[in-house]
This record gives sequence, C-alpha cells and structure tokens, in this order.
Amino acid sequence: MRRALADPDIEKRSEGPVPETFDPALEKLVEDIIGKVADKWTMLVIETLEENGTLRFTQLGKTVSGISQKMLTQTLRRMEEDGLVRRTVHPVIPPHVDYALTPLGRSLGKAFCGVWIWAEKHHDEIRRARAMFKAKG
Amino acid sequence: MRRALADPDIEKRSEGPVPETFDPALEKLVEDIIGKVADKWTMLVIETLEENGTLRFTQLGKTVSGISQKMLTQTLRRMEEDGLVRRTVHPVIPPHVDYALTPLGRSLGKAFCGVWIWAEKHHDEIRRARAMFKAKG
DNA sequence: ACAGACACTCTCCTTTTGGTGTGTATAAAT
DNA sequence: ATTTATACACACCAAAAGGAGAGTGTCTGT
Repeated sequence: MRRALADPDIEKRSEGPVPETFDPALEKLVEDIIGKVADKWTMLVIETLEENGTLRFTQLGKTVSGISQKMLTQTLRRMEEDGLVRRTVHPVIPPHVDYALTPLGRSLGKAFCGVWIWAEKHHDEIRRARAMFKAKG
Repeated sequence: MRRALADPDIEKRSEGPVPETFDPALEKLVEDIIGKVADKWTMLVIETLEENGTLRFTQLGKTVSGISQKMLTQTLRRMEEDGLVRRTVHPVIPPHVDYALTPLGRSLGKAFCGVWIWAEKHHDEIRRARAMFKAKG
C-alpha cells in the first residue's frame, strides 16, 4: 500500500496485508477510519460494552476508567455516527439513555482484540526494551 | 477486564479477550502501550517498513505520506525505545542511518493487520452509517 | 419549597500535538 | 570557496485535545 519512493532499489518485495486497488480517496477514508477507531477512548468504550452489554451513560462513565464526561459524550457521538453503537433514548424523566454495540461495533472489537492480546503478551518484552534503551541509549 | 459498576445486574457475562490477573499497574502499562502503538504515525511506519524492509530516514519520510520530519524522528525514537524498530548507524559521512522492524515490531504489524482489514472491509458500511446519521440525526 | 437524579451542554483554561523553518557537522565534489 | 548530501536538533507558533466546573430541563420524593 502507498506508492512512492524515489529510490529504485526499494519497491517490490511488498505483499501488503490486503489486496489493494489504490484509490487515493478510499485510502484517505480508510486512514481516517483508522485514525478514529484507533482512538484510546473508542477502544476502551468498545471493550467495556463488549464485556457488559448494554450500559447507560453514567454507568459507562464509571466503568471506563478515567474518562471525563466530555470525552465520553464526544466518543459516543462519533461512534454512533460511524455506526459502532446504537443509542436508545427512553423518553422518561429523569432521562434514560443506553448504549449497545452494533454488529459493526462488535466486529471492530474482535479486530482490536488482536492488539490487546499483543499488548498483554509482549508488555514484558517492551519493558525490557525500554530499560535497555535507557541504560545504553 | 476492568472492575467496577455500582450496578449489580451488570457484572458477569464477561469473557474478556485475555485471561486477566487484574494487576492495576500492569493494566496501566498495557493501556499506555495501546495508547502509543495505536498512534497513526506508528501504524503507518510499521506498515511502510513491513512492505519495504529496511529503509533510511529520508526514504521513510518520503514514503510515509504526509509525515513531517519532526514527527518521523519522534515516532522512530519512541518505536526504538519500545523495541519495535532497530536503528542502525553507519559511521560514514554523510551520515547513513537505517531502520528495520524487530521481530516484536513485526508481530505488532500482524496484530494491526486485523484492524486494517476491518477498515478496508467495512468502510462502505461506515459511510452508509454516516449518511444515515446526517440524514435523520 | 427544595434537593436530587440523569444526560447532557457550554464555557474557560491548560496541555499536548504537530507544522515550519533554521542550524549543524563533515567530507567529497564542483 | 561554495555547494551538496544526510540525519537530525532546536525554537517558535498555531491548532487541537481534553479536563474542570457550572448550568439546564423536568419530574419525583421529602
């Protein structure tokens, strides 16, 4: 993926993860999506909803450790816009709104799973790498 | 993963991606790692190095579309610190430095692959969701 | 009459992020 | 003597991210 390089001896020996069609607009969209879904809060919200099923706003706020109200609202809105969560408003008083993952959101959760597992699996290796780096530079 | 919820009827029906030990410090480390590796530039650099193998600084700059020199240096340093890339300095003049993925970096690339594939696979669905959201709100 | 619950919104402020442009060391080439 | 190439570092500045806290509407409970 991604063209370029003025240098001739690079190129080929590629084998990108996905068979590409090299549409620059689509590429931009995909990068945009990646930029959004790879957001820390998005990932944590997905994880929380995966584990707990449907949750209300304040419950989410308590569960996603360290998130501010503002960020929670913002994250949820964007996720709703992208079709990752379904927002259900029950018109009662006091207000009752709950959030659940859509199938799309759940599929993203699975895709992320690989990264979580990677992090859990390799954190030791990373800590050692950091120590080495600090020690020798 | 992650405790809490004052609500009793939540809890259980969990089944997190990874068998946890609930060490809060480790959890923080993992979140920190996620926060760093899920960075846009990190992902793009990994992808570029995966496709092209060893590259020099300026080649990377040209290949990773839109990255500034500053961000490239910064990203590479952090990746080096975390053991994702190996930085090799050839003491010649003019300077020659090249970068390659470590096995750890390559394994992260594979983990990310799932997210890339997800994005490529579902971008249509997302576009439709966005259109719907704009239309009805 | 007043407080409380809920799901926000709005404003203010600080921190972080990231771009641009300039400087540097050194030797070879012009 | 000047230019070129390389891999940055550093300083300055604009924009974006994100936290804190107050406000809002409406009904219920005291």
